[in-house]
Amino acid sequence: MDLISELGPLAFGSRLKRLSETIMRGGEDVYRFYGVDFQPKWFPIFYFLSQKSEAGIMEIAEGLNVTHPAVIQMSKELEKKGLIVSKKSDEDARKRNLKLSKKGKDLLPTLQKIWEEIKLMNAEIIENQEHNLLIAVKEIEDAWAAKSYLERFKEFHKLG
Amino acid sequence: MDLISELGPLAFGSRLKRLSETIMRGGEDVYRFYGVDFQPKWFPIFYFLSQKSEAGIMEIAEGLNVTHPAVIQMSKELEKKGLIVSKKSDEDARKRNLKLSKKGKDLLPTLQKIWEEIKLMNAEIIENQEHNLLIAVKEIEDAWAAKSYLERFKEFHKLG
DNA sequence: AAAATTTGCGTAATCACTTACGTAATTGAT
DNA sequence: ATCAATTACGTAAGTGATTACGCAAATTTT
Repeated sequence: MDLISELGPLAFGSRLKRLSETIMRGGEDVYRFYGVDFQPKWFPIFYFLSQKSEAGIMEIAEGLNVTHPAVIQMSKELEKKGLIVSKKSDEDARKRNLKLSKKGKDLLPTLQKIWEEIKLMNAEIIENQEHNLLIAVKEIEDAWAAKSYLERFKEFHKLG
Repeated sequence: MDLISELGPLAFGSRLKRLSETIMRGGEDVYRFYGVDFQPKWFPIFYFLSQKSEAGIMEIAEGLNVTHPAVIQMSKELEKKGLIVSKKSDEDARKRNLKLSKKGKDLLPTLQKIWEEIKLMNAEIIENQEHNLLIAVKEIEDAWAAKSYLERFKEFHKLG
């Protein structure tokens, strides 16, 4: 039925992407179920600001390991929703600092409760796996970080 | 450093997506290394047509488990590259059938050799993992297919 | 203190998909 | 045989990220 699923090691990139989108959609349902106007994609920045209280664009981008335009785009949405506010830094005129708004801070406890439950459930799904997805992903990420695919590829075929 | 990596079960959607993009990029390098003008994103359709020989847009979309506009877009690129050709179906005037062109068929043996090597190397990476990514992904996919995230979520919290 | 480099941010274009919508052809119900 | 429903395809716009580029402010070099 689903060709990609049968290809095994080949082309699992597309497959991972699909899975991630499914996961995101699941998250949306949960927020909706709780009647909270919040989207999974906002989580990283919002969570970051809930921990750091105030931060510049680059600081957030590095913390989340995404590019700075991604942070700018997401933060625009969050600002539009009134969940965060931004203000030019006093010390450094290049910087624009973001932080949670009053509304954002008010929403935080509700979100934290939901996050905690999502986390618990995700943990359960993950722990019931014989092969742990998170560890597997981390292993592959590390393997990639250590050596590029092509390099690895060349070495592999020298041996064979 | 990388917040998302530390969140564990929370928000690993973004992380999977990033990994899949890294994997795709690795694939590009390999084709380039062999001096073949081919991109990883073309693989699913191309491979499908190498197996099925001729197929309509919807048939491919279902086979690959993507939407039909995705197939149309990808196939446009492949047609532009001269690797596939399309032709209105005789039996059903709504359908447009795709198949490999002469050029596509000629390229196939070379690609198959590359695919085989990629497959071997991927298999090695995967087998060296303590937690197998492919099996892990499959387990999660199956869990999701069996029950929606929200449903699972509700049940989970009835117990708790 | 001036010049060169680096840093922080912003915008634009792109990518590989998706959803939403429309239309023509076929199939099914009565 | 006709009308409704479904199917196959196409287009347009949106999504959440990326790369590429540019500018102004700060920092470092000399």
